[in-house]
Amino acid sequence: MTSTNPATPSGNAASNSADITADHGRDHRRVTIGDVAERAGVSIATVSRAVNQKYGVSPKTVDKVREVIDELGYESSLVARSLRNTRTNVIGILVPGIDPFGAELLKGAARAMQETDFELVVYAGGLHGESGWERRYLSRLSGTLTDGIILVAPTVLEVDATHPVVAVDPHLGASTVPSVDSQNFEGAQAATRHLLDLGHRRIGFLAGRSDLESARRREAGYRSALADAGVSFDPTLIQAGGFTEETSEVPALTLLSLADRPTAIFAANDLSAIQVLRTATQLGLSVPDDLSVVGFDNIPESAMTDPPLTTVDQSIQSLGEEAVRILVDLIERPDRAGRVAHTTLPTSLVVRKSCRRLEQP
Amino acid sequence: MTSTNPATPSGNAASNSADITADHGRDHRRVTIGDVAERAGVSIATVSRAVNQKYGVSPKTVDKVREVIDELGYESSLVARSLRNTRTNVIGILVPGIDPFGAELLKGAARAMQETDFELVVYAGGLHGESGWERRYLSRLSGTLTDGIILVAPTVLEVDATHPVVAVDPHLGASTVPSVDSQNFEGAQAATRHLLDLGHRRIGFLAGRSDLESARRREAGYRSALADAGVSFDPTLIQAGGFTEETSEVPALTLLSLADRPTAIFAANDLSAIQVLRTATQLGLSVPDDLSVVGFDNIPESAMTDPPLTTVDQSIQSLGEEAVRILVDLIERPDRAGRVAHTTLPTSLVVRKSCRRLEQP
DNA sequence: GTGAAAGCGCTAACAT
DNA sequence: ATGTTAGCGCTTTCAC
Repeated sequence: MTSTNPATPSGNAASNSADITADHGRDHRRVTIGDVAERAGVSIATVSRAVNQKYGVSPKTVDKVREVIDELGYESSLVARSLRNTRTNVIGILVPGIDPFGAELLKGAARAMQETDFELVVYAGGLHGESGWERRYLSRLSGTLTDGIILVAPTVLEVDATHPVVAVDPHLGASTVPSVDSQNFEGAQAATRHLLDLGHRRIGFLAGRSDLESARRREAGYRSALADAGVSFDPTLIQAGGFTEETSEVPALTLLSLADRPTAIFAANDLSAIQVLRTATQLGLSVPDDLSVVGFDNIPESAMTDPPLTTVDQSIQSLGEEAVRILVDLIERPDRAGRVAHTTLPTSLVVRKSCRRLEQP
Repeated sequence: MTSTNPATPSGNAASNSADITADHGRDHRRVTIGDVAERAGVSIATVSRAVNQKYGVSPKTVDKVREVIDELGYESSLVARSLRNTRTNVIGILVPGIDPFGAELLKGAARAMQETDFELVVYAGGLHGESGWERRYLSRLSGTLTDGIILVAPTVLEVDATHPVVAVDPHLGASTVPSVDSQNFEGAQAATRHLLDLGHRRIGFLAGRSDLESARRREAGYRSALADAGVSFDPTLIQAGGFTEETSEVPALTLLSLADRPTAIFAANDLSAIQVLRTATQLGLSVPDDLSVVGFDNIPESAMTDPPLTTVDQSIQSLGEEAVRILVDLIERPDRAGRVAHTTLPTSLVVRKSCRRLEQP
């Protein structure tokens, strides 16, 4: 009966039917270990032991308890349990938001986690735009709920956690926190060189989040490639894009409105490159005919643009996988805790349709 | 120093440097409300009141406490707090894994959540392949940690939670649980009709997860379109694909190895369509020349295939947004709790390059 | 305005 | 083999 409902036009809100009056248990108290104990006629401790398969419980008591548990649908509270225990078998990932980068990273992390006994909890932090969220969340979660945490693109890293922490794409290059990142410098160099090879000389750069090491290294790669090609650096060709579509709108417009407009733009990530594409279209510029564009990341969305975006692949999923591996190792082998691993993953240029060779003037 | 490290070849494990011996606080006890109280020379209760901005604390005590909190870097434990309180201001999403569908849904949910005061916790459930995980997790989390939960593609729905629950793409059509889904029937009809219009008559169907209403309705749409066109239904042309690439491998091969091979295949989701593409290539079949393929979902990955996949868009992100809206409404207005909303979002055909018109025989 | 103490659901020592 | 009890970090009566 539900599926034949006419759709609400274009995903607008408003529930279009409200037919069944249901008890969805607003008042139901959750069933606790105490309820089970009482019903089974044993003590709480016995139930706990039965649940956790400890020694020293008679088989028939175990059976009785199991029976009651099934009957009542009891499941121990993760919260209460993790308040008491140190170990929870849960790995936490703190992402600054579920954007394409974060989503890809989670896919990789989840895949790596399938081979472990750990479960995955994701905490989306910067949803409401506060900064310093990672420190807050870290102390809110650490020591409880998770056995270790992966921090994604953290802005601050004065980590003082009770449990192991691994950073992906961190604020600083070297640090006391194990980290995973990509060959940002080399990737940016390759991207810029690609444009140079196509004959471009006025190449704009839409920079990333200046608080991230990755963004700084991408800019360094851009400058280095320019210098290597003997192209003098023009500061008006650099604008701060901030890694998101929204924050890239104005700087993209600025770049494309320059009197001496660049013939190509290298954006520090795909999201800002996509915004460049959009702005170009609004300005009546055709890509790649009037403007060549290169991004960085190779998020799935970069293949959906028109034209498909040439970009630098940094296999985001591998970053997630690798972070999980390091973290699991840290959790299972506390003796190795003193060693701080920094892993750098390769990047590679993916040529699609957003660049063209410049005719000689 | 880290970034100049050579990369480990192709994302292989192995940390390639372990240079800094760091104290990352393995032994640090977490700083608790007690530590703050002691340092500030007040009682725990006072600190709690100061933190939660309750009345009845003198301004100078508040200042003193704030000062110590900053100094010690104290942050109240979410776990301890949620054990005591009912309200946590956290919404939980239970996904069966972080696959492209789950990831898209999270993007939409996160976006909708920006406009609320809630924070987002994602729990990835079926990572280790157990079934019935949603019931387990629901009772493990509900009543604590979250104020409400969104269940994605749940297999069972005997929900007996202490807090509101919304289901996305649920097991059953109508139920006592508020739900959000897409026009699965209509979308599948449109996809099949598209193939029919192109002249195809032998159209294979790679079915989805049979425990999901959405999968059943997509099959119904396929059959209905066939019937409308007067094409007799051939049961050998239907294989169960199970919505994942792995589980689609054998059935795709079966379909494509048929003596009277179908000229087109409609797969119940993009992941299985992508597997059809792959299998076709392995068999030396060219898409769309030898075989036309249509998927369902329009995940970003569907644009990255070669050729780009024609598919049915169900705006997965909107499903997530809508689920958040319904859930927030349920949490904030408990009085409306009796009403069970079922929202259905529209689907539309996205024509790309994986289908071709069949010449008349 | 502030402190002492109970208790949220659970596990682990310590009895019996 | 089972029960009693303390306590994880926190909020909230109830006293003072």
